[in-house]
Amino acid sequence: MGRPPCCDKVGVKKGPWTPEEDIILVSYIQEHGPGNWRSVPTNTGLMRCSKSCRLRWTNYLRPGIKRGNFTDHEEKMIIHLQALLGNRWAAIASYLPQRTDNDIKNYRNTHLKKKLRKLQTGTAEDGISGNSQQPISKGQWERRLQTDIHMAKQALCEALSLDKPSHDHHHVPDLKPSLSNINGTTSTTTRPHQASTYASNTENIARLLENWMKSSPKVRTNSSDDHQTQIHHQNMLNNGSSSSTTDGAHSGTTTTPDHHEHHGFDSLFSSFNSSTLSDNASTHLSAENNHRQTSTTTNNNNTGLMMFQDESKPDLEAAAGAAAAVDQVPLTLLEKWLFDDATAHQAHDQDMLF
DNA sequence: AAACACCACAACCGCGGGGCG
DNA sequence: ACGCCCCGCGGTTGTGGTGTT
Repeated sequence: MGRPPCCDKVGVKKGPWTPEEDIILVSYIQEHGPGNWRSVPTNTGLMRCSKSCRLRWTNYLRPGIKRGNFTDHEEKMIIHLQALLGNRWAAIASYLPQRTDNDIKNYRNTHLKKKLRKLQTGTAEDGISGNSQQPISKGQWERRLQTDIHMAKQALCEALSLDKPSHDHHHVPDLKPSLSNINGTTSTTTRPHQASTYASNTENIARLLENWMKSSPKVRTNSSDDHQTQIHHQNMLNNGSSSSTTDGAHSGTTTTPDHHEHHGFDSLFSSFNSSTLSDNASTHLSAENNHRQTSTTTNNNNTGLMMFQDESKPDLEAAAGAAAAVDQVPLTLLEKWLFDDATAHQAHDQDMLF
């Protein structure tokens, strides 16, 4: 109450982002780094509210984001972390650094919910969810909580110690056989056909920029008045983000014959790449170190990229905090507890799972 | 081939928390 | 201590794509 809606100004654009807008935003962030979102629309001329810019960046444009196919490993992590943390998607996302909270939330709300529903037809509710909406007695609630915690322990233990998944950012499926096969599905990853439809954001942006450069020899940071490029990018995005490779420029083989000429963007490309790599590397710095790693990273802003790297995992610390806040114990203790206890309860957990 | 239904995801909305003056 | 501003989070909605009849 009393809070004015942030985006109700006239002239503020809503709806899907155009490639043109993406480029403007990315260019700006590369130059200035993420943050200070308030000033982004003003400085870039984007007709978007600051919040929209931030969301676009964090959920889509930010380097290091993996899209599409959730692996078995990720799925288990999500289920059990949710059991442990509740619907704290950001906290959960911090354990899956390549995924955004929005992505995880969507995944949970669609696929997992569906799976669970199938599995539990006949039972009252989605039993995995730590926050079942229906009223339950305190005793039930405690039992459920305990169950969930056990499940989470086991999952975390598995996920953190056993799995050393080969996370290549092109969604190599987790080959490790699912220990508990929690959902009763073999779930070789969902949405097979969509795997191709979702290029990584890195690729998207790279393609975006490539084509942009091709079509506009003079690189600018703000070309919103160029209708031709705009149209071009519109097409490009349509093709690029919806899997079509009809546009020759997007078929994987046609990579940037000429982008070397555009030194202004070389760093951007390499930055994206390096950030992706580093992200992959850091993704499995193994979660047991995840939260501690936090930010040795340092805002080393020699280039925008370093900022990107740092930014790509912004939540580890926060998430650690969030996770710790669950029990008001430091996460390291929490983890220790999880590890120690998980083995002991494994058999029990298995029972609880089914 | 067309119409309809369903699904998946991107984006929006509103609230709460933290920092700062 | 208080109020304001900004940012982040979780829930929800809108829309485009895909599958089915």
